[in-house]
Amino acid sequence: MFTLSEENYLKAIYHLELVANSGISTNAIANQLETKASSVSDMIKKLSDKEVVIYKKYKGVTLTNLGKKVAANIVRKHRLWEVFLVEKLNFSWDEVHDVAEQLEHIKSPKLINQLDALLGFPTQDPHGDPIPDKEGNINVIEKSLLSTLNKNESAVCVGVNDSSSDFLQFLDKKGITLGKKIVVLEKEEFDNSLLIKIGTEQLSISNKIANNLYVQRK
Amino acid sequence: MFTLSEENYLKAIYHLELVANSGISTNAIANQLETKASSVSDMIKKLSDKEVVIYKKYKGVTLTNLGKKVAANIVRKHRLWEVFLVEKLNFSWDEVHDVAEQLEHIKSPKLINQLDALLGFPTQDPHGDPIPDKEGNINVIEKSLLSTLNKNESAVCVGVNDSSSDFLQFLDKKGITLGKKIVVLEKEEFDNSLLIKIGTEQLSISNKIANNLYVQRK
DNA sequence: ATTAATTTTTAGACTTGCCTAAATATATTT
DNA sequence: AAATATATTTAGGCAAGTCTAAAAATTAAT
Ligand SMILES: [Mn+2]
Ligand SMILES: [Mn+2]
Ligand SMILES: [Mn+2]
Ligand SMILES: [Mn+2]
Repeated sequence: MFTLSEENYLKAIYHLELVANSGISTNAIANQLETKASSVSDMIKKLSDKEVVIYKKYKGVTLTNLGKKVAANIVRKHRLWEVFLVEKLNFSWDEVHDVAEQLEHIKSPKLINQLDALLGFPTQDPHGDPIPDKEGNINVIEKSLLSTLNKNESAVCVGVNDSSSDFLQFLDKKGITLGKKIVVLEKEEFDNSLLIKIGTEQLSISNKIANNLYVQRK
Repeated sequence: MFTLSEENYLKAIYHLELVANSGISTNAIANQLETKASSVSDMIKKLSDKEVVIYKKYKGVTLTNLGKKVAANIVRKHRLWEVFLVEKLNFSWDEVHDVAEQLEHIKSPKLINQLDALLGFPTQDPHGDPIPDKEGNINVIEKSLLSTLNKNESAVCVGVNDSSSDFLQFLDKKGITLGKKIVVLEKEEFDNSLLIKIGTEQLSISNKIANNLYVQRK
């Protein structure tokens, strides 16, 4: 069994491993968890003793298969709870993360299985992120950043890169929600901003925004 | 804001105050929480500093109005989650307590308000215990122990005194559920056992059982 | 009213998880 | 290849929460 803190470390390493390919550095973890490198060094030793990470001093850390499974299960719980909050309790997608951070640590296999069933076995959370299955496998769907589209290409919104409340509320304000179709009308060379059509609206989108919105090419 | 441990102490004192009238003793709290008296002494000082209990050395402890409100809110959350687990996730009434012990500490007013609404604003939990409202008020319903009934009296099951898994499973096995009507056919002087009619069945009930089942006289 | 038993508090220690500051190892420049 | 900069670990300390053992207060018994 793992403590709340251990679970948060495992989850952080899991998320970092999805984008990095080499071992995860102490600093990277400290940064992700908003803690200090020395605290990370301490915790890594405990995780190594519990055989959820492989650790060579100064060489960074890697999840073992067990570690991956434990971490994926926490992510699974986090995302299922997010779906629950949106689908059953009328939360909006920018309100769910902090509550899910708490709920993901509740220990009860039956609870999470029944929740999964209640929600109809969803495969994605409200931000378009995949929900790992019980074994920790995720169904990777092909997606691209909106910023990689060229003029006249069209696509469907499928996810966000930045799940901050600010960004999500911005998208709400602009009427950009998952599932909506986007067409790139213009691409400005100077600042890489885009003129897009979304629904019946035309919108100017800065490069910063386009770099945080995932789409699926059509 | 209160830590998980502080919340558990407040809840324990709250439950003890419902049956005791004098100040709650250190030992009583230690016993309730399965901890040591010395740990309780330590914690009581912290709770006193936070003005949720009134404490005079060696004289036991009493919840302040703030303390009562905080404690009632934890009980409210515990019982709402129990209803959720039974009503929405198909848990049986003997499986919910341990999970609710975890869920009661989740901090999100919106979560609990929306959960309340999803469940249709229930007033009782699966064990027949009252759910405090947002201000911490509980609606005390009149109820008696089955053991206090006399021959030929009839009543309806409304709650349990012992919520242990063992007792609840025993009730399930005997087909005794909340809402069922009971008629006392015989009362044995020798051992205070009862012969009851419940539904179409006749059952012999020991005094120990009758002392742990609440009914409402009809 | 003493003495004995029980309850409660205090003293000191331990674990977890975190921190700062210092030491050491690795990486980058010159 | 040295020197410098950066990253990581170690050393020592702190707060929360718990424990055992000892001291002090309260309660019960003689
Ligand atoms: Mn999230
Ligand atoms: Mn999410
Ligand atoms: Mn309960
Ligand atoms: Mn209950």
